Amino acid sequence: MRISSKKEDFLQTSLQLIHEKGFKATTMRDIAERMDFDVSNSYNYIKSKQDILELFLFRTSEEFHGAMDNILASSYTADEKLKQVISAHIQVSAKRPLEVALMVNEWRNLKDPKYKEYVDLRTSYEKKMARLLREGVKTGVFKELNIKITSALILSSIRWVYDSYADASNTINPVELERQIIGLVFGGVIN
Amino acid sequence: MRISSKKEDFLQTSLQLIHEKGFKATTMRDIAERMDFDVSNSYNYIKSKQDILELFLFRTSEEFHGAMDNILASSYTADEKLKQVISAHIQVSAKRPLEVALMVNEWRNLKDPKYKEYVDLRTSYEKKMARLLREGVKTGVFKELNIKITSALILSSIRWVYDSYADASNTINPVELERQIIGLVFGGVIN
DNA sequence: GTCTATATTCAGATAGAC
DNA sequence: GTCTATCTGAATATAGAC
Repeated sequence: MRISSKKEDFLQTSLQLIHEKGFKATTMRDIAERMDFDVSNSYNYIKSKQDILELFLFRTSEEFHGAMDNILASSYTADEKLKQVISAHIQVSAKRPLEVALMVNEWRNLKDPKYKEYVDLRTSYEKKMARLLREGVKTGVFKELNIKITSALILSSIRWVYDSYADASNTINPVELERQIIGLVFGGVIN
Repeated sequence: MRISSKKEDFLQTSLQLIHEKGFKATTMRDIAERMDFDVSNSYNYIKSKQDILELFLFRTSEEFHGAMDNILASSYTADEKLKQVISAHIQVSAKRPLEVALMVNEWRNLKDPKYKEYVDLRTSYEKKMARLLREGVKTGVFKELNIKITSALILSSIRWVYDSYADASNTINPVELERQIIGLVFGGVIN
């Protein structure tokens, strides 16, 4: 177990506060107050408020892309790949719910050129999902899906998962959650 | 066709700008500039910036609840009800994409007591969906679903739809969109 | 690393004349 | 309904002493 530095404390405190109040509504003073020091000290750890957002967003985005790339490059069939992508998403959301919340809710607050960079990363992720779905339709494991709609729907249908882990009150078993979500995405609700 | 009043112009302009930049990032000066008059004139139409948000959020929420209540009170079977709820959601999203975008992205910016009021409305909507699902499980048209997870997943899986109509560039046929979404929610992706 | 002090900018909102 | 002018408060960020 690594002893957390004060910079890491500062970043985690920022992350928690931004989750509670939103990025724009969270002031540097709010963060400093919770750190029990004056605003000016915050700038010992970061160069600007934007830094906080960029750090978490790009780091977590990389985590999603890394998992997706490994899965796509594997020899699994398309349906198995989809299972793995969903599983990976749930795992990241359970492990870093606040970071994922930031990705879902605060990416609009990035400023160019980081904004454009981030949107490109997201578009790229959607394209990878679309490729996976096309592969499955081609090999016949998936139905004749509308790729764009299905891709949007699947990604949206797992986007809320972080919320089950962002507050201490919520404690869904991630294994059961995965089983349920995969059951629904693969087979739907009808008996 | 009703001739739009200047107040309606003002509100629509506000809605469009908030969609583009986000609520907090949109200033009263921004809105006034697009209306081609001075900031102070804005207060001829509203009493505060919060008013704009409250107006659209509660009005559109009511539209969703109205549709949901009528469907629940009907004699349709649970699977037919679910179809209708999804259909209604798509119709509202296609007709008022900017209002729905506001509901998805900006509700956190409400202030108490409106904030709490709005969260209660959303919770109530989720409970209605849960009731619908329980009914379908009981009558056997749906599988033995985990109600909480399924409810969250279905609502999330249609939440992105407004995005297909918020920009002029995007023009998905809502009938086809509905067919695809219902196909996925009911039967999943597997062939 | 911590503080005090402050520069700078900008936001929401109001008063009052035309 | 429109403007000019202004109040009031607050935000990000920096300078410089200890």
